[in-house]
Amino acid sequence: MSSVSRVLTNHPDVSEKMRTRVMRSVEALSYEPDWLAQSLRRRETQTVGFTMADISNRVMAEIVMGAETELRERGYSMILTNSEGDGNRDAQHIITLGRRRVDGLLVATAVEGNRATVRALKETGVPVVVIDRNLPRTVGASAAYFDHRAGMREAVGHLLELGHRRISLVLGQRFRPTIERRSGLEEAYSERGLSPTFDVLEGHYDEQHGTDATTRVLDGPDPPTAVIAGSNQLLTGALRAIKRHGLKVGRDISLASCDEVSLTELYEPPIAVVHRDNTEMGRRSAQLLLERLRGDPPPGVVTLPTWFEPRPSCVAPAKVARRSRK
Amino acid sequence: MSSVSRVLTNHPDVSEKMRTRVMRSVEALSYEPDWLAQSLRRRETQTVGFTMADISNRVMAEIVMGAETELRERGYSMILTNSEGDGNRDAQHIITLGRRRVDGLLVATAVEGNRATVRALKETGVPVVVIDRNLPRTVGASAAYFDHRAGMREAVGHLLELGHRRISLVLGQRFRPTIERRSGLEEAYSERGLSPTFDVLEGHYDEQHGTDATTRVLDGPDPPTAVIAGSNQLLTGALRAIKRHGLKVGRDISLASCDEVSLTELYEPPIAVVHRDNTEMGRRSAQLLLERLRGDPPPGVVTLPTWFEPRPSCVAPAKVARRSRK
DNA sequence: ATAAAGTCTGGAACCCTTTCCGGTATGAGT
DNA sequence: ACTCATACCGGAAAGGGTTCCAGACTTTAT
Repeated sequence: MSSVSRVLTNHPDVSEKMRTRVMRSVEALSYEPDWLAQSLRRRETQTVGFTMADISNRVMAEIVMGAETELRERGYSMILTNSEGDGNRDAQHIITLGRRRVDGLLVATAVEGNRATVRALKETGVPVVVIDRNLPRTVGASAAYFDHRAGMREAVGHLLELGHRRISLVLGQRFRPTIERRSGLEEAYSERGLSPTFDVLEGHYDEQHGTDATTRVLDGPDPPTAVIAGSNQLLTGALRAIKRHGLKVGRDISLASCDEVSLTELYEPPIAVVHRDNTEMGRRSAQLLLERLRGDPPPGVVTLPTWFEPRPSCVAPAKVARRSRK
Repeated sequence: MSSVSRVLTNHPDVSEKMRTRVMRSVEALSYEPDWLAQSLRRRETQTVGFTMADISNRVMAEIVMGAETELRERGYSMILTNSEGDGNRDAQHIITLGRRRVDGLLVATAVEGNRATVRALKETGVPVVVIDRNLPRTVGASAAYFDHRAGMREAVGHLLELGHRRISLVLGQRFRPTIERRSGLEEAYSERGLSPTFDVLEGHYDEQHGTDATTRVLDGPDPPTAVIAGSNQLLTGALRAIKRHGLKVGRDISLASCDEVSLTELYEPPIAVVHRDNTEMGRRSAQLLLERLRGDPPPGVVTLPTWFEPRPSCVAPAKVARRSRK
């Protein structure tokens, strides 16, 4: 048995004769070492856990795909847990994954700064890579970020150049992407020396908030001439509200969104978007983790770009001061 | 140690005194049984594998979400593998998951009827639930199906009632959903005693095929008055082709698709779709598996409905015999 | 009071590898 | 011919639980 083990793990203390003898038997019996026993003895499972807010979200699904591919190529399997947007579940899942003896953790938590989650991450004892979330430095996690700020600054810059001054940015709950996008917006105004005549509507990254927030600003005393949606769900909601107000995108109002989906491309007129490469994000996050699984370098950081693509949904604001309402 | 084990697993042979004594120590040491050791000894890992074609596909992502939720509630974790549409990888992943000692398998393979995959499933030795794929009966798998046929029959029926006779159905590679949709189309014609003046264009469930196939039929000698896309990717492609031909959906040509996405709902005009509940599919598949993990009942079968929702993208065919081309 | 039955408990085997360690065989050096 | 080093091998412990089993201690029945 010891020799079999040595042969199969390429230990140097094995004669050629023994090697062939073992291999022949292995072949004959189609023997395969038991993964559990191996993991137990070696103290590693070649498995990583991925805790996320919501896998049914396209962005997440693409990240998962990228990560899974990268991990699989290096012999790791991925256990996936879905918090369904519930911050309390994040911590629970991290603990469960720890018990399952994962070798490392990929996290894109539903909520940022949940005490239990932060504690769980600190105590987990395995390398952690956090994906597009701000976590206390003390967690000691590697991080992969999107530079949402840059893309948003470009988008807002484009609208400002077109002559817009009142812009509404509809965002979700307050976590890294939200904060960065808001900063991008502010920077676009301030770098042009313009007074901040925009509003930011934070809520949830869902359709309902998209509709509600957009309706609210359109009904307000000083409605925006351009709306930017912070996600495709928000976009859907925003479009619904805009439609209900009888406004035509790219004529009565300008519209931009984050993340390309079939809707943005094929809508009439096509909708400008801030792009990013989610699959790449998955791959890079996995790489950050793998780095720390062999060797034990200090936590790494990767930042991926986002970029704006103008489209006919963004036009110069109508000259009319006040538009018709529904 | 034995007593600790008995207490923690609720074995009946434990006195009340021992129970409290153990629990007190467990508390004090915050002891937790090692998952690997437990799995090794009990010969079960409370883990299931999910092999799928493509997690970045929205339909799959929703199924995964449903399944993960259901499994997690019963204490199971899910390992996810993604075949990236490559049939050869399916078999590989099934074998890998087997080695990982998963207790059961959820499969929505990229390819149907791959020899290696079928063999791997037969040999895996754990319960299998196949999701919306046809597998040889000999595999002994439980199955969860969508009734694509019914939804498609409704959709085509609707178009036929509107007066369409030349309908093009754009589908992907030949596997269960494809075959069922085709049957639905055929049935809609035949149950009205109409001669089958439709064409079915099989290819891949991707945008490219959507564009190519649609372009081909629109350029053909006898172009369809209605097109049905078999997925949202195909829809995107089809819309692109229709646009390029300078046709207006809901006026020059009728269009329907499968699966609701923001595009179908918000397109101008809104696009009719065949609906289905993917999350429910995930849940039910997981339930089928869980059923077989406790007890060992014979393989079960579940069929979930699909249903058609007419929308303004479907109108009576234009009276003009031949429409303008680009 | 005693046999029989029942309740608990701890020891040991087992799940399946990996790895440490002592020991044999072989070859080189003198 | 005899060390000494080297190469290789098998036994045993360890990894951390679960479960069988025999035995000790109670309790019940007679």
